Amino acid sequence: MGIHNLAKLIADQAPAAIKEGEMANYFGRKIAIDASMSIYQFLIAVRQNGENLTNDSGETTSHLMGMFYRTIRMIENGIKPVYVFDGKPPQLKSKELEKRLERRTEAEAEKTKAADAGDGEAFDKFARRTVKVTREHNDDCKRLLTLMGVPYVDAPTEAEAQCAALVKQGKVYGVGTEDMDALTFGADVLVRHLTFSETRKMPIREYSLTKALQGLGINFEEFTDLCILLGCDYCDSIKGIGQKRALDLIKQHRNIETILKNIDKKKYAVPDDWAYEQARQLFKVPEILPADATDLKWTEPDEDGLVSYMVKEKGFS
DNA sequence: ACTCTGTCTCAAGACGGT
DNA sequence: TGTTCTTGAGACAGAGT
DNA sequence: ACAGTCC
Repeated sequence: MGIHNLAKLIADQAPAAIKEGEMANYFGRKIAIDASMSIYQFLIAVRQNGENLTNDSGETTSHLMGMFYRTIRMIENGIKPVYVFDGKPPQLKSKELEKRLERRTEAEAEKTKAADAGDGEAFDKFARRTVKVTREHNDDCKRLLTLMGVPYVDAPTEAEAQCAALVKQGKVYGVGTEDMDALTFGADVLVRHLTFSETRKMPIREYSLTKALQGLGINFEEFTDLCILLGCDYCDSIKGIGQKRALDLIKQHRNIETILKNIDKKKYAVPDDWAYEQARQLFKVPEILPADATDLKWTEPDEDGLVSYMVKEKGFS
C-alpha cells in the first residue's frame, strides 16, 4: 500500500517537488524498478477471456509478454533498467500480508461461484483479485532478463528499499515505481508512470525527496515519522490523524514521541503496542546489499538464447 | 466548514492493423 | 516442511473537530 | 482512436 495519501500531500503542500517529465529527460539514465510489482501488474492486466496467456503446455506467459516488450521499449528510449526482486518480507509486515491473503482467499471463493453460475464478467473480475506472484514467475523473468542483457538484483527484503539504496549509492538515477515508499526509504528521485507504451495516458511524473522536504519544511527524520503517521505497511496509524493533522503535528512537535506526549489521547486513540519505533528503524536502516555486492552491467542480448527460450520453451512466435 | 475514516467501486499491458 | 506481496483513484456517506 | 490479439 505504500504510504497513504503521500502523493496527495506532496502535491498539495510541496508542489515544487513534482516535475512533469518528458521521456527525453531519461535518455541514458539508469533506473531501478521493482520487478515483483511489475510482474504482478502484468499478471493482472495481460488476459484474454478471463485467463492469462499460456503456451501449449499450459504455462502462464503474461508476465514474460509484459516484461519483454516493456523492457525493449525502455531500452529503445535509452533507459537502462535494473530490476530488483523482493526477498523475504520483514516480520513487521506479516499482519499486512495476512490481510492480503485473506482477501485473495475470499476472491477465490467468489471466482468459483462465478464459474458455477457461468458469469464470465464476475469470473474475470475475481480472477484478477486472486493473482499472486510465484517463484516460477520470478525465475522466468530472471532468465529472460539475463538473455536480454539486463541486470537484476535480489533484494534481501523489500525491493523498494533496495531500489532506494541503489539511488543513494549513486548506482542509478532514480526509482521507477508507483509506490511512494521509495521516498521514505530515502530515494532522492522517484519516477512514476515511466512507461513508454503507445497507450500511455499519464505523463511521466518525477518526485524529488530533497524538494519535498524543503516544501514541507521538515527534515528526513521528521519525514519518516510523518510517513508512519500517514499510514505504512508496517504498523497501524492513529485514527483521526490524516494528511493535514499529521503534517501540522510533525511541524509542531518534530517527532512521534513528542506528539504522543502532547495530543489528547481521548480524542485520538493511539494503537495498542504501537510499533512505530520498529517501523522507523525499517525505513531508516533497511536490510540492503552493500554497494560492492551489486554489479550492474548492461550487455548485448543473446539473440539465439532468446529465440530458444521464448519460442521453443515458451511458445512465442 | 473542514478533515478524516471507512467502504465501495473500478481498472490495470503492449502490439500492429484498421 | 509450507516458498512470496497490489494499488490507486474516485465517489460517497457519516462522524468528529 | 479503437478493437482484436498476443500465448
